[in-house]
Amino acid sequence: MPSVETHRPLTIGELSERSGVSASALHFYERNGLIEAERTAGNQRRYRRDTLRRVAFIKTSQRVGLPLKDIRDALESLPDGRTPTKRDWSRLSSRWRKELDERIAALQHLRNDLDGCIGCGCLSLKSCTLQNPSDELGASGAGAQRWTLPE
Amino acid sequence: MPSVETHRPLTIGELSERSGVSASALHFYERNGLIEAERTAGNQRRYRRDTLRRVAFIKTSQRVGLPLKDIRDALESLPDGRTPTKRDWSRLSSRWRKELDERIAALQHLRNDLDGCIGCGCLSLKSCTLQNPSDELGASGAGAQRWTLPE
DNA sequence: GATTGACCTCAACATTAGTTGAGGTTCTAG
DNA sequence: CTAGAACCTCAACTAATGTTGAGGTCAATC
Repeated sequence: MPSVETHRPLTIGELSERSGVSASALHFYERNGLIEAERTAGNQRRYRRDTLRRVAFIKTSQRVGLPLKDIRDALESLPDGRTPTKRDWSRLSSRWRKELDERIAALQHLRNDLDGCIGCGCLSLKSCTLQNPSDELGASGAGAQRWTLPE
Repeated sequence: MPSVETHRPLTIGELSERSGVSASALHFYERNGLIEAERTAGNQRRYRRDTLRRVAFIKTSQRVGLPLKDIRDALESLPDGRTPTKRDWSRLSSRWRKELDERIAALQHLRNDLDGCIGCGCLSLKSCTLQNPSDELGASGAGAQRWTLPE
């Protein structure tokens, strides 16, 4: 049986220390709908323990380069007000895995291009995929078209 | 033999169109020491053609997630005032390759952790490398550092 | 029951990476 | 030579992601 300790909600200081995220950042996340907290009678925050997992997810996703807005959107697929189940997390995480895989692939592509392009000193934008990594082109309004170089 | 056309320096409009980087961003890069330009008698910018390559490098590096400051530092290893040789670019690019390799490794690590951690629903921060991806906490004052790459 | 560290809110500031606009100048095509 | 497109500078603004500080409250310990 888990001890009572195990279930006690976390203060913001505890969450901050354990997650490595500053209290001010946690406030910020809350203001932006990424995490939430109960309050004590005296108005202090008390976090469910699974918030730690949520914050971990936020940090992880940020490291992958995703903006908080996107992360918040993803987190909205988690249940509100109760601890998510494994199933909840798995669903979310498999979506994220796809992102990760794509980012890894893009980076590898980039590295190979560097070897072949900058590495050889050519960096001929004409043949080089560096500038147009297959994503974004139609959606963009102004800027960033045509990396073909007539050289 | 290259035609005269080939050697004509680029106006900011040309550089902008070919690089896909807005003129205002090019101004910004110049203010921040990432690129430079000659001036005409009438004070208009004229870019050496290799600036295109430089800008390509900047964009590429940014996509990898590097801040302009780091990119500028790297570019400082290129010669000032003359077109870099292949050797110049190669030196720089091999350093970047190392960075890229590290980033790829970190992302892969992250993905594996996701599979093992979030994927299984545990995401136990205690045992999980997600939160402490080998960079350290000792130096940190208060939470939430940006993930800066080792120099 | 006082002290002290942890916590609260709110507003202002910081940094990165630019964009926008006003007001004026230069370049080039006809 | 002149019209209009392209360029110039400078200052102000944007957006994301927080941090810092002032002024006040809460709660755990001596």
